[in-house]
Amino acid sequence: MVAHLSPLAERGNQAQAFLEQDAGAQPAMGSVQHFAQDREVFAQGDDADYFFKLVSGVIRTCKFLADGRRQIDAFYVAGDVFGFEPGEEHRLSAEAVTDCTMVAYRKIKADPFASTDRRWSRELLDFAMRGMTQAQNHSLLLGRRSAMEKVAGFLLDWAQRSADHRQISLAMTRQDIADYLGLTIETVSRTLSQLERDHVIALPSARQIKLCNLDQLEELAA
Amino acid sequence: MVAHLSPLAERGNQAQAFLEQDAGAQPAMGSVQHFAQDREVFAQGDDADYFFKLVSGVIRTCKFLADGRRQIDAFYVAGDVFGFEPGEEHRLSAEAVTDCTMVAYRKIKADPFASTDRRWSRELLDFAMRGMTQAQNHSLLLGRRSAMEKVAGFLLDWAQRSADHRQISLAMTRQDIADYLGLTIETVSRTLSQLERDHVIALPSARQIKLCNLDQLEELAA
DNA sequence: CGGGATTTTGATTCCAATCAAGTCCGGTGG
DNA sequence: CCACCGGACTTGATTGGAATCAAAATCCCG
Repeated sequence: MVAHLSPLAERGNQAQAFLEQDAGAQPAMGSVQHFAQDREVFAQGDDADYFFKLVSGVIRTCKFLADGRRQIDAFYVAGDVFGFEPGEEHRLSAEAVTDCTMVAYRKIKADPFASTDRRWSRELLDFAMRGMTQAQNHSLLLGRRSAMEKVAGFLLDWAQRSADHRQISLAMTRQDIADYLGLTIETVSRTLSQLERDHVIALPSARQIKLCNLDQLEELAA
Repeated sequence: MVAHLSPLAERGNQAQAFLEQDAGAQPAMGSVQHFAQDREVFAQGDDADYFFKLVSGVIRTCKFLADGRRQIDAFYVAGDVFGFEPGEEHRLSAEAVTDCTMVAYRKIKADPFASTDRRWSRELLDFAMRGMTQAQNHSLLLGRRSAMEKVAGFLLDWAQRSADHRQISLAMTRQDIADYLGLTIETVSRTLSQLERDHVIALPSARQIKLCNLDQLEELAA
């Protein structure tokens, strides 16, 4: 289910700016929504009536297996689009890793991706292409790679997304990282400790990671 | 590099039919190409000037790591589009698993995905969406799953694609399967043998797999 | 048939999972 | 301001599943 629309008075300006930027570009105008940390945006199996463009915060999309295991498919940050799917229903659930603001776009039932507007068509294509690339990179990170290669790859990936490419501040827990990399929380922790011992990274706090030796980190990511 | 265009006299009819079907739909008209088994269609790093729609055969896209490991990102069958990327160059290589026939489409340098044609725009979007979904499913198949879950998932995936959903004829080697699932060839073989002992599948020959107990196979895929 | 590639099977090793304590915060209330 | 609580994280000991190393069997194709 998609949660109720909140008025969000305290974020009015930001939301307004975002809407204006896209005004007229899409047939189904978006509405601004806010989700607190750990709240579910949609669940697997929900009707995929909406997709979302994240304004602020971090979102994770995940799949829950019958035995309770959780796999995280992707993390999304400001500017990313998620919940954008070809099918009738969401194949993954989406949860707020941190407090999040996003714009929801309604899909048209009959033909979800029909559009008369060239700019909007093009934007949809870009969303899909980015999603494809991200998912492919994730597959490559998971297949037959050691714990060290996975963790190093993860750090490099986030380094690129952050303002200072040598300093990462993680929004997610070790458990989130583990579920994204197909490892256990203990292995993620041990691997980070190993990197710290080798002076490849520094850990001023658990969620703050300084990349001290980018070259070596890239070596380790293979 | 993209190989030279071959006249392909012996397949003229098939190719002609395919082109006519799409005639006028795309701004850059496609040219038919043929690749023999194990030939490279493009390599990682090549200019992504073309993308391809497969008419017949099976293609694998893969990434080679510095130490010689190979990861297969995806297999493509007739009707699938591959080599369709946002960037300037191919991030993966593509090779013919079997003899293949395909249509190559040239991208326009300035704006690779600009299009005045609504039907063609829509088709590009569908390609990207399918690619995204396939890559996401692959990620989910790789993350923290046992060898048995991976192999069972792989079999179910191919069962869906084949005409008879209870009989698969594999175009690829065990090595290909292993590189796709992030396992070794020995583990793939052992797992298939295990499934045969348990009467979940039958292996009349190495490349022919009969699914004897679909329900149990779905159980095992978790 | 013969020969090479592909696949299967077997023995052993090793990396990451599991099981099990600790430790380190960040927040809360005394 | 500090003691304490609980969740997040780290570290240690052991186990287990898949990799590796090694060899045999099978399948194709000429």
